[in-house]
Parts: sequence; structure tokens; C-alpha cells
Amino acid sequence: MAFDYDLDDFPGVHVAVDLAFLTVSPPDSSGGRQLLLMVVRRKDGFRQGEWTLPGRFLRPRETVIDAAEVCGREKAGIHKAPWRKLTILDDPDRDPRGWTMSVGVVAPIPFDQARKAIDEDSVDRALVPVSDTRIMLPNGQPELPFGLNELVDKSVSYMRDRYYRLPDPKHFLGETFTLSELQSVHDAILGEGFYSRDSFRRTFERLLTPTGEFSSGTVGKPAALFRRARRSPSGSSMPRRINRPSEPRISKP
Amino acid sequence: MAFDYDLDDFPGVHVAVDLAFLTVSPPDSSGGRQLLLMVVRRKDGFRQGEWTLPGRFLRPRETVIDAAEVCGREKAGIHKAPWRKLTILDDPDRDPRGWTMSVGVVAPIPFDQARKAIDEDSVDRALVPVSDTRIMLPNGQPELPFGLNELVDKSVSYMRDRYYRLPDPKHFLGETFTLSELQSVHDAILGEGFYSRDSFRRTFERLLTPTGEFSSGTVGKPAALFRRARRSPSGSSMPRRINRPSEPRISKP
DNA sequence: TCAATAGTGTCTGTTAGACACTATGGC
DNA sequence: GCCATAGTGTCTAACAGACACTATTGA
Repeated sequence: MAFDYDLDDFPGVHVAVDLAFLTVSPPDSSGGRQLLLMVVRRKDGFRQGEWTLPGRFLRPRETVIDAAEVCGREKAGIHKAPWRKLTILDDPDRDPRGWTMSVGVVAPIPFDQARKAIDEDSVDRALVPVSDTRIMLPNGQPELPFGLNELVDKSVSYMRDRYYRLPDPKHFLGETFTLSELQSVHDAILGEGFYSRDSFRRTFERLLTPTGEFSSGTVGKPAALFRRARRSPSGSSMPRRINRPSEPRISKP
Repeated sequence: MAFDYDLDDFPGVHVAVDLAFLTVSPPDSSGGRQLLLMVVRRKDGFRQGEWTLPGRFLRPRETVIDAAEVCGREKAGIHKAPWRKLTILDDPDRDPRGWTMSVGVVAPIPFDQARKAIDEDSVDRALVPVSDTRIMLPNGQPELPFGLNELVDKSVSYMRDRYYRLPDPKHFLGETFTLSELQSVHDAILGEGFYSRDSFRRTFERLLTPTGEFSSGTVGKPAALFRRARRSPSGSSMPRRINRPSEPRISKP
């Protein structure tokens, strides 16, 4: 007996990985962007035609991330992504075909990569806007199957945590960008109006290095181009204190 | 064929739940408290005698939380706790006996409940201090087996997130308490010196309601007793802005 | 009385929001 | 020149750290 219980008498559970690919659209005519989620259409028999997240069952002794990589390639057309495990869905009734669990994984990817995957087979994949954890699925489908909306919620929270205080850490923009471009990306993720133009500049300018170059070809004064500064080691996930400690004041004698 | 692949040909994985019971000690002689983690000693053959977290494999179609409840009762002597799934450990080599995964769960519990469980069988259970994600295991054991230190790290982060801005949300203290008592609990979780006495009072007093009663029997001026105020609905996990928006200023004509 | 803790008041530096004002390119 | 956008300076409110001062109990 290898285990505490006679586990060999029990069947194990089939574990799947489900992927939340997130990207940010290029600016529209008025400069606005959208946070987008990739969904795919099921082509096999069960719940055929329904829109869902790319997912795949793990082969024996496969890691979640390895399975995510294979799934991303085969079902989403994405060949490399920064994976991050977020949830475990374990309701035994979530799939009527049997006992399964799903590990939810988020992966922010550049828009061009997502767009190319969509164009490869536009019938089976789509990018849908996600605003404030509400998704607009194609064909008016109200929500994702198998309880996957929970993964979308956590994925959006994950992105907001990262875009709260760091300039485009997932590199939706290239190496250099203007402050307006940067803010349009952060607006898409944090929600418009989270930062005023003033606060945004003050919060993020100190985390950027000016390249000395300027934008051109657009109306208005050319904007300075910046690159991300060497980021300080973060470590904790806890919000930092706002005020740095000051020097102790000298007591009067 | 029920699934996308011939899954029935594959064995599933055996999934376990591992529990991080956290509590806060009563004040020592100088009023300080400690964040404590419950560890148990393995009594079965494999890695016998080693200190680890209470854990248990899931029976077929059991949920993680159901298994946590059984495990808490049988291995930790804890009969009710507020469970929260935090991690999934999926390294296929983490247990040399076979392919397993572990879902990590955190559960803050009152000290009395933890203390009673320890006293029931002091040989097999212990409460060890956790400071800044470092654990002091009995017998100088350097770390937990099976990669469980990752769960402890995330559990501490989880507690810090919650104790950063809310007064003892996990009710380590009773219904009423003084500000000093409250701060000693927060110090144990956030680390001493995170809040100065001044900042602590200003941050938390507005989230409390004075009962009108006062402490007695201790040295010094009696302290006012407070209870937790009706907490505002939080919703997002993102830190709130510090400054509330002010009224728009009236433009000069 | 003294030691120890509770509670109040105040000063300073930092930051966010608001907004006015200047700068500069395309049309 | 006009318009739209970029960038700067300034005022105010809120808040954190520091610290002095008062209040009140037990020993």
C-alpha cells in the first residue's frame, strides 16, 4: 500500500486546464482600447457550438503549465505565453459526463499574436470585450459553461492588480510609447476614469525613462516617448505604504 | 467516447487537500502576539515522523472543501473553519509514490480552538510561529515536505491582504477589544512596525464603534472598548484609492 | 507618588484631484 | 490662425509619521 488510504482502489480525477487569454485592442478612432478575451467554439459533440475557453485534459504526469502550452498551441493558436495558475474548479457536477476538475490559467498576450490566431480560423475563435468582469459572448450566449466565468473574474482581477501601479508590465505596448498610449491601455484594464490625466502622469512618469524621441504624425503637440524603467524588485503582493517614512525629527531640548 | 480524448484509457490523478490552519497567540508578558501555523507529524510509513500540514486525498466526487472538512476533523481536530482555496501544486515528481496533486487551503481559526486540538494529542500536533513566511518547525526540521512551503507563503500573504485595512476580519479577538489588543493582532500578521501607533489609531478607529465600556484591571489608563463597525461591501480585491474625489472646483469667470 | 498606558492636538511632508496656463505640431 | 493635444505650475484636501502634551489607572 503506497498511500495512506487504499487509493489504488479509487479512480483519480481527470484534471483539465482552461485558458483565459487576455489582450488589449489597438486604439479606436477616439483612442480608446478594450480588454479582450479569447473564446473558442466547441466542435465536438457535447455542448457543440457553444463558446467557451480553450481547455484540455492533462495526460498522465503532465504539469498544468505543460498542458496549457499544448492547449494554447492546438486550440488557441498561441505558441508562447506567460502562464499563471489562478483557480481550481472542483464542483463534481460541473461536467455531467463525469468527475473532472479544472485548473484555470491566465495568459496576457500581445494583440497581434491574438489577432493572428483569430484570423487563422475565424469561425472557431473570437476575441470578446471584457468590461468589469462582464463578457459579451458571440450569439448572445449569456455565460461560459462549466463555471468558467469564475476564471474570467479572477483573470481580470489579476490584470488590475498588475496594472494598478506598474506601467504596462505585460507589454501590450512595444518598448517605447507616449503617456497617452500608456494610459489608454491602463484605462482598458482598470476602467476609464480610474486615474485622472494628472494622477496618471504623476504616478507613472517616475517609473519611466524618456527616450529623447517624440511622437509625430498626429494632431497636437508631439508627445515624448518613454520606455519602462528598471523596475524595483516587488516581492510582496501587499500594497505598499503610501508615505515613505521620514527622518525622525530632532527633539527640542 | 464521453470526452475529447480517450480519457477513459488514462488514469486520473489523485488529488489531495492540504490545510494551512493559522491562528494568533494570546499576548505574552509584554503584550506581543505571534502568527501560528498548525503542523502535524506523519505517523504512516512514508516520511514517518516528519512534520507536515494536515492533508488528505479526495474520495471520488468529493469537493476540495468537503475533503478539507473531513481532514480538519480527523487529522487536525478542527471541526469548523472558513476555508479558502489558494494553490494547486502539480509537480508530478512532488510525491515519489505516484502522480498526485495538492490543493492548498487556508483556514484562520481562533486560538482556543487550535489550542484545544493541540492538547488533545500533543505528540502529533503543534503550533509553530510563522514570521515573514519563515516557519520554525519542531526538531529543527528545515522545511515542509511536498512543496508545501508555497502554501504557507500564500496563506501569510492572504492574511496580510485582509489585515492591511480591516480590523481583525477573521475574529481572532472577540466581539469587543481595545485598540492596543487590535494592534497586537495586526502586528503579528503584518509584522511589527508596519503601522505606527498613530497611524494605526487613525486607520482603524473609523472602522470601529465604541461600546462605551472600558477595559480594567491592567496598568495604565483604562482603554475604550470597540466593536467592528458594519463593514462596507468590498467586492474588488484591488486596493482602493487613498484620496476620495473632492467636489469640482468652481471656475473663475 | 510614579510608572505605564490611553487619548488628543499639532506640525510637516507627500500625494491626489482639479484646473489654469503655456507649448507646439497639423490643417 | 485655429484646434487639439502635450506638458508645467499651483492650490487644496487628505493623510502618514513624528512627537508633545494631557488623562487616568494600579502598584
